[in-house]
Amino acid sequence: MTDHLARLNPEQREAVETLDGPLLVLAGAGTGKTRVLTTRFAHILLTGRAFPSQVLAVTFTNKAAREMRERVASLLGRPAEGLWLGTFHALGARILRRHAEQAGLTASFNILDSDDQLRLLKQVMEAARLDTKRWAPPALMAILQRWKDRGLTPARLTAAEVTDFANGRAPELYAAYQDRLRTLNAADFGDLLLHTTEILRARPDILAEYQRRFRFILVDEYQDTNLVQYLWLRLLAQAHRNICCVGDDDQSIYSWRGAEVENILRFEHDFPGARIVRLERNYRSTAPILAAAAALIAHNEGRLGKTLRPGGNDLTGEKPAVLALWDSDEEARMVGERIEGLRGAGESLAETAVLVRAGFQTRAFEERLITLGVPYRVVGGLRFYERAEIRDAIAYMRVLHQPADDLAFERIVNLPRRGIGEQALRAMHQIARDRAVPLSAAALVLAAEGGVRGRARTALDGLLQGFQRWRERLGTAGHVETVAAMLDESGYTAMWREDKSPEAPGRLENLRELVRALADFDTLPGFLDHVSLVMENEENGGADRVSLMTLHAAKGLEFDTVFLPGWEEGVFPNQRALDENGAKGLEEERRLAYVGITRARRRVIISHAANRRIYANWQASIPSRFLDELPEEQILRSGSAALARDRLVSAPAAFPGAFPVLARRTRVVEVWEQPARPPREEAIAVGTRVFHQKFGYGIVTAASDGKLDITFDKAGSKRVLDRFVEPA
DNA sequence: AGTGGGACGCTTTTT
DNA sequence: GCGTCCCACT
Repeated sequence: MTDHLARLNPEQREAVETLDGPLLVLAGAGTGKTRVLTTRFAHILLTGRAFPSQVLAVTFTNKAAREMRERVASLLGRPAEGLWLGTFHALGARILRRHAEQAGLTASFNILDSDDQLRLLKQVMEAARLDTKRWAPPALMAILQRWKDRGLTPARLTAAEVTDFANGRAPELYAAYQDRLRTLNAADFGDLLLHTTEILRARPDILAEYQRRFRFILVDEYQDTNLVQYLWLRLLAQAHRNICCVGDDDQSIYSWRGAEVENILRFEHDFPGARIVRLERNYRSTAPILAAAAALIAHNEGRLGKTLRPGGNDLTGEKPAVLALWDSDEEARMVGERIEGLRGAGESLAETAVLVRAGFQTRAFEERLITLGVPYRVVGGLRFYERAEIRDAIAYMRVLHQPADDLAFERIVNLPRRGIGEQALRAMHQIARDRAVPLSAAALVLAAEGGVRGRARTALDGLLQGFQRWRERLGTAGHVETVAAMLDESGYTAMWREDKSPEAPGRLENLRELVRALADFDTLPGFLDHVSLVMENEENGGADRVSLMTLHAAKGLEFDTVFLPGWEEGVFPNQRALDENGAKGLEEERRLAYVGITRARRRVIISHAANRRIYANWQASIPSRFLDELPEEQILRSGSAALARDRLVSAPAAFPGAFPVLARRTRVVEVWEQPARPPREEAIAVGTRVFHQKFGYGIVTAASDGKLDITFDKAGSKRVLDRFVEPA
């Protein structure tokens, strides 16, 4: 019965066996965090301290949830049933469904994806007669999401929260957006936690039910939790205080979407007497890799203090390589060649990854690998359910399941094209508004009262009768058959069959896959939740392929060989991160670098290029400051532009925050000295008040090379090209 | 109603 | 260099 404990080191064992009371596990990269979490879970069950249904285990990603489920099952020797194990959002949805009426919804509410959220918000803004050119819907979406991340409902907003957005109308728009969601019987991602937390706060009886149920709470990636997630956890854990949070402040890389590392400190405060266990023995990487990672992260201030030590690993290993290259093409060639070399030496491609700062960077490597015939996969590109054909099919299912889903109805009413155009749609909206009914109901009225004629009339009648028929069928024939019939009879699959574009066959295959996946679920609503919260791309996972992904997507993974290209100022650290969050932004970028290095077991190849192609034109780049923070004796520098570092150091910056002006000899200079194209007739002077389409009004604080530093009234300080602004 | 051209704006990360 | 949006044309 103690078998599962045998392979743990003393700290891990303490983290597993300390069952009573609050426990914080600070787990460095590669220190066996997942093992601790899963073993602890199994330990709770095996010692009979709780039934599976009495443990709440929360992860951040679906991948992590799946992995935990599998590993717990293997420790138990049987599949674990009835677990409350999943992502914050999935568990939030599960609880919210049971008490939906408390939030003004019904149990069958739909979960909107980000696309729907944005469309809805845009509609709300247009209804409020806001110029959506001037005030960008995505900007407002971000504001609302941050509020939701912090557990702020419209009613909880204080005066201090008012922003300049839309002249202070954001709270009003927020309330209107939430109203619209309620009318549509829909929740966005943020609502899944916001509503549940609000319910737990308002209803002590409901809270008590869950507090009784969940005897133990386990939280993974605790450093990534936002405030509302923290409040949610605290409410649920308050009674028994058996909460165990596992996290690593050095791997906190999601502050931009509301995560607050401070939750770790708050934990000690809110749960006095919490035990803290540090896991510092790394079993993943070779000593030089660990040394490089440790030296880098040591440049961050305000860490909780944790030192990664080799836990008996290979102490001799290969030193991380830092390669300087002429340009981004050469960088892509280098990575390609090395990968071929590794392959030739018998290394597994699946154990090789190229990790980049931003998604668009994968493209160059893709092209190179295609040329070389090296199989690869891009992790975390378009999600399965983000593909057009999947979203369309889902929209059909949503209308089938819930006729009041206006967003879904609008999406498919003229798809495939049935001649129901703008006119007909406008008439429907009119009726819907006048009678306060959903669009699909308005469509019935419209068809019945002859508001449309001819082709449109026939088409609309056909569609509405179709839905009626499919709904009846759903009761008798079951959801799989009904959905398949619906997609055929509506003409949707035919649309792709007739499509001659090269993607069409793939789309049809995706649709077949969707219907196949449907069979795994007993009910249609269960499936819809799965699709919006869980479903991922699973394309040939087993094949031996190189992985291309962002650093964010790589967290939690490990590979023998890791390529880290693009270590240049502006790219990594990312310029926007610096502009928007200053020193804090830089530290988060550094943590991202730390995450990248610690993904590697045996081999790290960092690279930077002196010239990078960005869109159409070439741009000179400066090596990333992170390169200077690596321990000289533990890395191997080489490459044609190795001298670039000296230049960076010797050239003074033109103004605070500006890239240093780079000059001097060699062919590098030719590119670096290329004058920026004369941007506009007369320069905009410092101190001028200007207007920018996206950021609004602001004052120019610095100007150079056609670029302006502007402090915007609401968007903060940014650097923009001067052709994007007009004197106000 | 649907299609095509042109202008424009934007390039971070995602449950 | 791309996708999106708008408008004008068929």
